[in-house]
Amino acid sequence: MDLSIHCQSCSFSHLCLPVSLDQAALQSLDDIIERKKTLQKHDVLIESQRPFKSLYAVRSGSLKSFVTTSDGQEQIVGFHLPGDLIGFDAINSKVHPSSSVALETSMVCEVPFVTLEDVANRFPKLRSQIMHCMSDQIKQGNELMMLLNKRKADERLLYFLTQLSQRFAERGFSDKQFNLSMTRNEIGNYLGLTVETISRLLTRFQKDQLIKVDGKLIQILDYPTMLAKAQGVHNEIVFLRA
Amino acid sequence: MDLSIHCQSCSFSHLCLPVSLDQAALQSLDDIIERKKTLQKHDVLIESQRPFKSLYAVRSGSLKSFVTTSDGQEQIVGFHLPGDLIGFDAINSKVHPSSSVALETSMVCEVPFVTLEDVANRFPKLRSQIMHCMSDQIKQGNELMMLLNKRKADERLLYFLTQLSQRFAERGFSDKQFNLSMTRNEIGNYLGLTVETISRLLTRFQKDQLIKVDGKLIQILDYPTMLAKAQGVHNEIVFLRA
DNA sequence: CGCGCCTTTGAGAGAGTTCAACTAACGTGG
DNA sequence: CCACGTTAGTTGAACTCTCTCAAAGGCGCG
Repeated sequence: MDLSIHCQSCSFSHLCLPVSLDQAALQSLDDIIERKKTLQKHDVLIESQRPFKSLYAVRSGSLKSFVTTSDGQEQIVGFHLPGDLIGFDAINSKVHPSSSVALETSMVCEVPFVTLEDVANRFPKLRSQIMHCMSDQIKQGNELMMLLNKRKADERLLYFLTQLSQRFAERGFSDKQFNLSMTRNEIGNYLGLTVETISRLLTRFQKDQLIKVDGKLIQILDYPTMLAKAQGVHNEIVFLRA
Repeated sequence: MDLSIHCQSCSFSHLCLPVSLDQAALQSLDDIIERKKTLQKHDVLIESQRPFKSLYAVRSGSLKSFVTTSDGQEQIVGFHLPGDLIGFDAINSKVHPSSSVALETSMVCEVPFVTLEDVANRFPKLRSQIMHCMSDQIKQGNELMMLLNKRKADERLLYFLTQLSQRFAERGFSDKQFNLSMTRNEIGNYLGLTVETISRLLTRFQKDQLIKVDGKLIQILDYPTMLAKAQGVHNEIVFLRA
């Protein structure tokens, strides 16, 4: 019995490379993908400075990617959920500028890049899809830049939580209750804040009845208000009565 | 006489789509490019929310790209110099998420995207080059995220100036003396700082003999020190004598 | 069951913002 | 060509958000 899962039956194919591919293209893509063994928490998928050979697609679990600063600190540049593709930042330099590490037990598919290019040459839809994924990542990066430059700590964290909720929903998970696979330290690192600030804000959000926090478990109580505050809408201004 | 300039003779082709294309591919690319008329300062090249039709390559001058926040502020996400490509963030959504405006008199080449895809299907090298450009933009975005999250105001501005200097050098311009086409307000907006902070820092850098400032004109006096400080190297630590 | 890492909470400090006033440069129309 | 309004830049002083430092509690894993 074939235990390995194929793109054709993967429940996250709607978020991944297979989007809008026909059967033939999908089969060709599936043929070149190497299923990797499971990663345990803290296992390194990509080590920065290593030569770029493959992209990786997350099948289950979650990972973080980070660049290392000249003074040795890490800066997290992304959290990856099932269906996400990792490694686009390495295509140009042929060397990975960032590292990727599993945040929990995870599975990934390895997509050898030169082979992917061959298949992409035969199937324009696949080439197109790769570009769409990269375009989206550039767009997300721009929005993140806005967040870091213009938003206060509470707005950043609310953005993070609402975005995570949305991403879970897209993947068929609950968007109202989920586990954070990253530590508060890692959330702070990503958002340009300290652990202490993240911790204080989470307790404050709980007091304000926006969420319920139980360690890693987050329950979303008032999504609309969270979304509004995440976008910098201050309710004092919204007292425009009918 | 044909006054329009072609990719074949463009002095910035080494930074743009033509990189590593053979004659046939280059000609095909050149054929689809529409030379746009000159943009004056403040002219809008791309207005956000408009449908995505084309990428643009900067031929001369400079532009800024920015996203607009929910509360109407602008967040600058990039400054573009000759050879840069604009519009990659729109490929996925087919709508421009950001606007682009000329900072001075500038010329751009319009590259209709569907036509570009056709040509890219025939010339794998071109397809590859597009992905390389996008990959580089993702990588730059990650580095910028590190800058905004981990670096102090002076380090951010020094990074900005040294990077600008490098980009000018790549384009055959002087890397030791150049004009800023953006205002201090725009620099601050990009770096997540205020005008006042930028102004104060520039005067401080001048006092410290790192640069000479005369309005928009910047002279680099001590590039090595600037580069070191831009990367967060504090010279107090570097007193490791032989 | 003990050690390490993660998290929480408090108090004080600091980098950069905000507010305000002033100067300089620009260009537009009289 | 000058007066004027507008935008850009500089500088000072007070404030504030978040960081830093410190200490204690809790969870999980060997």
